[in-house]
Amino acid sequence: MSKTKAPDSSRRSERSRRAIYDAALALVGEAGYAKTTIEGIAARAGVGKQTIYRWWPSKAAVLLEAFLDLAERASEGESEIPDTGDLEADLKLVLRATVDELNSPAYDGPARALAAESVVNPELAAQFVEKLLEPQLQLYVRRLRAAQDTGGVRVGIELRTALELFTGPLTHRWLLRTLPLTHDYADAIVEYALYGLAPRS
Amino acid sequence: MSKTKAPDSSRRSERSRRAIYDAALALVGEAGYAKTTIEGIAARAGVGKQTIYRWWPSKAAVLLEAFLDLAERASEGESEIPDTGDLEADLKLVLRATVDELNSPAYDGPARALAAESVVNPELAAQFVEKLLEPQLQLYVRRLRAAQDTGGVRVGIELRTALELFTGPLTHRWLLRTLPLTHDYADAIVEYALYGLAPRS
Amino acid sequence: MSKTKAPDSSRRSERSRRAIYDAALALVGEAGYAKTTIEGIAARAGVGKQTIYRWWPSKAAVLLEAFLDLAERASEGESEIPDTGDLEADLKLVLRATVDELNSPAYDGPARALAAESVVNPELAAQFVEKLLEPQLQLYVRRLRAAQDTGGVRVGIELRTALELFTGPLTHRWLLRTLPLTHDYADAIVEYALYGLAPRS
Amino acid sequence: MSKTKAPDSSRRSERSRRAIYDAALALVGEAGYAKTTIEGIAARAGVGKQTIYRWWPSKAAVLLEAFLDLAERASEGESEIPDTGDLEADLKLVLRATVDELNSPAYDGPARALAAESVVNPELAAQFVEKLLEPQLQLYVRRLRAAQDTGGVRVGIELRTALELFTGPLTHRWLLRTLPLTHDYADAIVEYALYGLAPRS
DNA sequence: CACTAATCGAGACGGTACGTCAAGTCTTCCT
DNA sequence: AGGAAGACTTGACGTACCGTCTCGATTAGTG
Repeated sequence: MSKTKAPDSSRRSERSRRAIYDAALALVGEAGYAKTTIEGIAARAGVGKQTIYRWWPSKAAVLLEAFLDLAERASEGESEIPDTGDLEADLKLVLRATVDELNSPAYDGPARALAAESVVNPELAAQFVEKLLEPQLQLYVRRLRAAQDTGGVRVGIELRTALELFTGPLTHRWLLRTLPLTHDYADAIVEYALYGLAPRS
Repeated sequence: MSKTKAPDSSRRSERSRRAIYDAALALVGEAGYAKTTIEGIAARAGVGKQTIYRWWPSKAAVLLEAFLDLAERASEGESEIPDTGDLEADLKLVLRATVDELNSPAYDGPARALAAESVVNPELAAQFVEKLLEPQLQLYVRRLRAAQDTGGVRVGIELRTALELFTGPLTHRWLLRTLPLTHDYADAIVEYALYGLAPRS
Repeated sequence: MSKTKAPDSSRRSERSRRAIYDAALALVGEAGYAKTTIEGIAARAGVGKQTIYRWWPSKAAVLLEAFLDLAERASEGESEIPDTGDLEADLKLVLRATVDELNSPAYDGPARALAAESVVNPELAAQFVEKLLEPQLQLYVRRLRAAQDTGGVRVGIELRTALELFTGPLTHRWLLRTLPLTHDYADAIVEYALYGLAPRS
Repeated sequence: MSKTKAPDSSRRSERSRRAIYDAALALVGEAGYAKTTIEGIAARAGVGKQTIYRWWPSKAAVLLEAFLDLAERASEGESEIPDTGDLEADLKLVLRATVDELNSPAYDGPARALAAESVVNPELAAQFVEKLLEPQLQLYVRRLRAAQDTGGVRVGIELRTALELFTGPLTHRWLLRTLPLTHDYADAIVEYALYGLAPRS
């Protein structure tokens, strides 16, 4: 066994965990990730520092869980991408919604913090991807597969790769703020990319 | 005058600046951005702390300048994207080279550090984009415009948007390490995206 | 009732008490008073922390009881100072024994700890004096009184004061380690002091 | 070299040192040694914690120096024990003064703290004895030697031992508070002990 | 002999202080 | 005047214990 002692999770205080999630998200939103301290989270949550150190290995881990918890509660039911038969319309709908989400201050703060830390912290990134990002990307895979079955997407296309044509550009603009992230942009990306995936005449 | 004192840049020590760049890049490469300290850079550069604080406002700014300096020396001549007449081949060439660069440890360390900090620090991001990223993206704009002229890319396509179909996915995989970043991946992205930009039959 | 709850001492675990005494003395001997913690005592004794807090108000109290228990077992029969008729020889015998005891590591550790804490903690000092020190000093009073009766000590001497001529110097050397504590020293103290108490010719 | 880095004492801030001495003595006087924390001293002195850790290895060391500094300023001129020719009167005078000092709250607090820590910390004790206690005891040696020359004290008496007949009992009562420490007590000790040192008829 | 109440080992909790590290400012001495 | 050096105040780090507070699991004496 590598660790000296594993705490008994059945004894864990649910109250404290909630308070820590709330405090962490609030502080990151207010002051940014770098200025958020474990001491600050503990103080705001009305909790001893040790209670944080007992259950999480790092500030990043706290925030990831808090964000996961937030995302989980937000998306009760893990909504699939709609399938109206019109792939382009469906993708535009979803991507516009994503644009709105990324532009909303409540999400932006913690999400950026997590993304930034993930860029530089492979362990966190792995969890971030596994728990949050990849499940969302799989929604695209399923929707695109359905389209493939009905002839909207060319057979032979590697869907896990193709979906990045949609999500990659959006993420890029959001992360580095190169240019404004708008509905029009989302529409353009869908239009340009989708035609590339269409069956060749 | 708002600042207490503006240092006289004509008296600045070139030796120290170089030493600071070198030390900063070396430390970020060895230990990562978070573990790189101003004190450490000063010590490694054989320089007083004040010499750093006199000329740069933050650790991120030092690193950005050091990286800019590195990139400048690396690309003497700002190589344009080649134009052999075969857009697909030209893009694959460039994107494969980009993949190799992103996968090389020497670049990866400092670049990640800068990207991560930019995600969370809009001022730095603005400089990063203006000085480093956008000039590179404009290379794509020019190559795509040439293709538009010769009929390889549909008229009416917004090129500044379209180029992100290529760069966005690559950057995304690199930053978050979702999946391996390979030549095959670069090729697939080019193939899928380019067809979407092609003139409609 | 002022206290929240008085524990029922009839249900008290004798096993635990012994284990706590042993652990406390061992730890103080090994690491010193300051580095001995209640948590450490509990762990070493295989006992819950609460079991200590239930029965003792402080670390010092635990140690005092442990030491008292030790002293009690050591001196089954509260040996009086011998009375061979030769006061000087009797006192030298006892003081030499005291020197040996103070120099023995087993006693030294806990006794120092207790003394140090008593210096700074009047409540503990009161108990320490009442339970341990004063009873021992009364042995001197009784032996000196016997000597007074047989003319070895001047009438009018305040014995409770006089005995400190013997014990004070020894204790002083022991506590502050000013100079080595030897049999010769004990002998000298007896010789010098005793003549001062003798009847005046 | 064993230590990582030795600070440059010529650059040391005199202001900080004074403030630390004052704060340390004040806090020990007000709250006792155990409740005095390095953090508290730093805060009260308006000084960073690191400034304390840079120059002293421990709380005890700070206090010792502070106390030494206090004692030094208090006794400008290292007053010798007076020699009126009447040894008994001279000793009573000095011992009564000592009694008053030990009973004065300003001295009592810090001195107790130091004594208590010395009991349990041999390194500190060594310094305490060397710098503070032994010089004072040597005053007794000198006065007793003068008495020996004029026939007030028996030839052959080991003075360094003999003086403990006076100081030992006083210290003992003070440290453990066995009984009240009064002028009468001091007088009695002098009377009893001095006769023991007198030339034998 | 079962019941039931208190003690037990265990350890999570909100806290305080520890001793360390680095931040950014200031001062001194050198070139 | 800039630079090397490094002491200063500040504040967060992660750790160790504090004393309090639940938790089942014994473990007695009582009904």
